[in-house]
Amino acid sequence: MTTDAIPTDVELAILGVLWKRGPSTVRDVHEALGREDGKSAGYTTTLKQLQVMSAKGLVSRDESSRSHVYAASVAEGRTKRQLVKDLLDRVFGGSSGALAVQALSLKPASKEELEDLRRLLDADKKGEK
Amino acid sequence: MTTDAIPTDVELAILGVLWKRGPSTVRDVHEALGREDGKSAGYTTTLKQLQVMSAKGLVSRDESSRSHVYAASVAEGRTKRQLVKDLLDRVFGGSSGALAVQALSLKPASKEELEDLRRLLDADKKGEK
DNA sequence: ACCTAAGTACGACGTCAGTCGTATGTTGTC
DNA sequence: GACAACATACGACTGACGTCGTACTTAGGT
Repeated sequence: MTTDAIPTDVELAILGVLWKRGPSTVRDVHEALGREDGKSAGYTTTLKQLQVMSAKGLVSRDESSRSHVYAASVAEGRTKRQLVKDLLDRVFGGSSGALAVQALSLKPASKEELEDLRRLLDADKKGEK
Repeated sequence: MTTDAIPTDVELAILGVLWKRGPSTVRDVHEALGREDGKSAGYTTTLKQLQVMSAKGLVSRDESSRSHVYAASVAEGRTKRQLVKDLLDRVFGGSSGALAVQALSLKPASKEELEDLRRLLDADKKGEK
């Protein structure tokens, strides 16, 4: 394999639901999408999507009960890292600082996040060229 | 208009060239793409792309000389901000801190960037809920 | 004057993401 | 046991993106 394909928009939305809820039925996913999205597609669309994702290996499915249960089979961290790296390279020429500044100035972070950030910065305080 | 469409991958690459080089001919853009991309498409593809982007209003073109000169007509900052916001909302549930951490842990920032970051963090040091 | 190199214009195509309709099977409930 | 409600399967369609081929036009050099 090369670098793992980047999930499409809808796939990502579905993975998001799966990461949050854990293993879920098609109906669960479909309704979750509708809830946080406002307007989602029809039920069979979600179903088809899950089927395709299953074929791609993005999710696994348990067919033991009538309503199949799908679970994300790609790790949340790994996927998000991939997404960030992609944006980083394509748009910011690899400058993570520029991206971080953009993000933070777009919307302030929470207290805890600020803590993490600070820790991270201090850790990096040893020699950068 | 609603929120301005997000440029596609190739469009973004071309905008990147235009932002870096300033107003450029099709050939300039095409070769710049080939240089930093390794393998780009044919010349007419770049041309067509520019034409489409011109129709969309993403770039403007000066036809006064035989080789038309294209210039980005969307601001770099605005566009990048849009891209970051998109990722932020779609993937990180709006948590800018999480995105920033991801970016920074993916690849350390430069000294100057670290400075900026620190400044930004200090500025935010007043009241967060 | 000519021919070649370089430019623009633009129709056509392949691919893929996302959507839906419809066929078909299963469950349980009265 | 029949019917309504709910499940899966899957073919088919639309639109967008990226790609290219080809036709046409315009310099420029020798």
